[in-house]
Amino acid sequence: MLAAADELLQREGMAGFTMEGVAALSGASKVTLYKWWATKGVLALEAYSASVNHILSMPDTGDIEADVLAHLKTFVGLLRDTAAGKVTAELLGAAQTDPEMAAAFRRIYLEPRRSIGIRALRAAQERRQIRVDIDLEVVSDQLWGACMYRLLTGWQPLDDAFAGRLVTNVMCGIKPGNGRTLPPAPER
Amino acid sequence: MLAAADELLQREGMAGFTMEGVAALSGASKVTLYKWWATKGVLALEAYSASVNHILSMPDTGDIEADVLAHLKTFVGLLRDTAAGKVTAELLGAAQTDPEMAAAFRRIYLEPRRSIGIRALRAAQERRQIRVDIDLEVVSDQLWGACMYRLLTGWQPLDDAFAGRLVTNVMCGIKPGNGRTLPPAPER
Amino acid sequence: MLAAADELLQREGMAGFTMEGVAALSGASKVTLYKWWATKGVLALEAYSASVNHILSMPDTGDIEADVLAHLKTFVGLLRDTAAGKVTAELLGAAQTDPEMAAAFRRIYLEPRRSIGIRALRAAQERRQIRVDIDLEVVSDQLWGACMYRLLTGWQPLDDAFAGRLVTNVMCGIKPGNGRTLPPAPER
Amino acid sequence: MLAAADELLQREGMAGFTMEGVAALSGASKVTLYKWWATKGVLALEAYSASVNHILSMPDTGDIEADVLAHLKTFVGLLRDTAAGKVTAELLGAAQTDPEMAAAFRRIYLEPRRSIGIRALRAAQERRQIRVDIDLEVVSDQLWGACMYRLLTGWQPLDDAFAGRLVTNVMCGIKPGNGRTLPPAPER
DNA sequence: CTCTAAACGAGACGGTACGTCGAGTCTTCTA
DNA sequence: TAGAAGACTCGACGTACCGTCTCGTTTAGAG
Repeated sequence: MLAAADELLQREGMAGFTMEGVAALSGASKVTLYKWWATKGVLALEAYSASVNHILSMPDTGDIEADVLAHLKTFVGLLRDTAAGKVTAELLGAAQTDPEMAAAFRRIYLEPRRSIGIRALRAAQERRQIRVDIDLEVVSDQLWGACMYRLLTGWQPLDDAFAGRLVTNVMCGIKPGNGRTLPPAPER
Repeated sequence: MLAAADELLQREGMAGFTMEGVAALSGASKVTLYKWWATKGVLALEAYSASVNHILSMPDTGDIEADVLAHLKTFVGLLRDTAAGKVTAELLGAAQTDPEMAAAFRRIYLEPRRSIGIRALRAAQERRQIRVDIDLEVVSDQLWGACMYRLLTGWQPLDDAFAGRLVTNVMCGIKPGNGRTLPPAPER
Repeated sequence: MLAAADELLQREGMAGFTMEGVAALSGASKVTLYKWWATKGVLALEAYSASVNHILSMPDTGDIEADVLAHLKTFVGLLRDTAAGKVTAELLGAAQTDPEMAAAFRRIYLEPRRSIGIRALRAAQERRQIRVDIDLEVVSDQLWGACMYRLLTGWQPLDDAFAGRLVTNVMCGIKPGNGRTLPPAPER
Repeated sequence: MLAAADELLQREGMAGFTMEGVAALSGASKVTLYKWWATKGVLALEAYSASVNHILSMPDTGDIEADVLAHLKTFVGLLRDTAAGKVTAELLGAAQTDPEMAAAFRRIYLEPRRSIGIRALRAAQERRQIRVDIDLEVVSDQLWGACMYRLLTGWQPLDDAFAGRLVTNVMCGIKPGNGRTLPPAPER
């Protein structure tokens, strides 16, 4: 059923993604779908994340700036060049009016991906490549979050140059020796 | 009609925002609504932006960091504490499956607000408070875009501390004397 | 729409008579059907009675016994040999669990048909072929009602001989000179 | 299981009488129900007739007219004042679209009750209180059948006066000395 | 006193139809 | 003559029962 749902989602987008469509395509009955997924949003989300269980891993060369840059370039490439971008945007869009889906989106999509970045940043912080007073969650939003924002607004270019500038801007500010001293980042 | 549409939007959110509802509330007929707005998304958008024609202005003290920080704090307060946050998120969400609405969102909502920030940043750049090789669009996304991202994911806190860290992280990286020299930002 | 409904009713019977079927066959939408007919029973009934607006007329030779017998023979023939019998039985059957339909059945089907018989009997009563103390409604039920009963139970033969015996049994009892004197029939 | 089915039937009527309901109420599984009863109609019928295994007996005073009248008055009282009337009507109604149920209805409900009346009439015929050429099945339909018809049409009053007039009308016509001579009734 | 075979409960499932909602189109009638 | 009123088709919604189909799990009768 998830396979059929994913196929429909890829083919039609969220606009044409209906419970009836999934039922017809999968051979399942609507009742069965509703038994397992409360809303079509949750179904779409699960179907999609089941099909792309692949989460971009972060290289680890010991140079956090290079690692993050490499990851971001792959990330923006994925969003720009494959169906993943459109689907992700539509899922996050649909979640805005479906709290249950929003929760599922956080749990299934955002959390695992965000933790990849946070983990790498934390390791760098422990290696003193990033100041200890820096809130890594904020850094994450200024890197990956900014990409997602461009994806959703569909307006400014989402390319390697953008990725490069994101990293440069933020990395210079969070490296030891630069910037003001802040109170230490809150514990997460 | 826009007033009625806005009232419905504020009261019900995008989920309960229907052409029929607007027609009933406004006394207009559906045909008339369709004559002027191609989709309900565009109508919602126009209704909302007509009601909040107020765009946050940017203070100008000559200190770009202080100005941006002040603006961001007001911005996150607005998104967090008023209905504006939810409505904006839902509008941008709905735009993901409605290209016409997406274009309108850019034109009506994003463009004017973004240009406020860009203009202030450009002035600072001309005052040499920001390096000339910095792409201000990118900076904008790392400040306001990151806020929008937190709004849409509804997960991490959207508060003054966040605003402060956004500014600190990025400003340190883009000030003269910090960071590598990059090729000059592309012309916009 | 009534034509399509009638066609479906004749073809499938009440068991296969569905709102969706009528919608598909007529080209109307279900909403429209529901707007005009509260339940499928009422729709079936109206469709049927529109198609058989022909009500068996009663001959008038002046001889009530001959007239009634002729009418009854035609009536049982209709019920036995045409689709009318099955449809009528199913409609009356369905009305047992649908009060609105039951009311409509009385109004649309029973009333006009019953009044044909009552009118003939009353004329005969005025001609003194039937005693004035006889309740003609009761007589009607012992003639046409008994036929309907056989139709619904589908068991005993529904033929001319039956019609003949119905008439004979009851006519002998209600003619002047026969039977006890009763209090006059209640006014209707 | 029959007890639960009967309870559901009495409480909800045929409209709300479902296999799932009976299963839930009885603790039996649907499969078990289907193993024993082909359709819900047959189940309802059997459940009902098991609960009202009491069949109205016919008094025998030697005066057929008095006996029949007494029986009819009790019968109409039962149909009018107890749940039996509604349930019986709904069962016969449902049988119109369920041949198997119709057959069961004849066997379980109609046959035993009809034979009570026929037996009494036959005894009277043998006592020469009823002419030998009278078809007693027809008489039965003009008495009990007419009552059932009024029950199903739910329109004309179903009371003692009606019962009285039914008997009077028909008895006068079938007594020796009244009426024409007919060919003898067919053997049953 | 076991062991096995039938019967049974539980309930998931595909399917049909239900009755409702809103989208978007199309008259028709009024101001 | 523009626009309100509202009927209409269409597609999807979420639900109810249907009748079928596994699954364990009793529960007896046979060994």
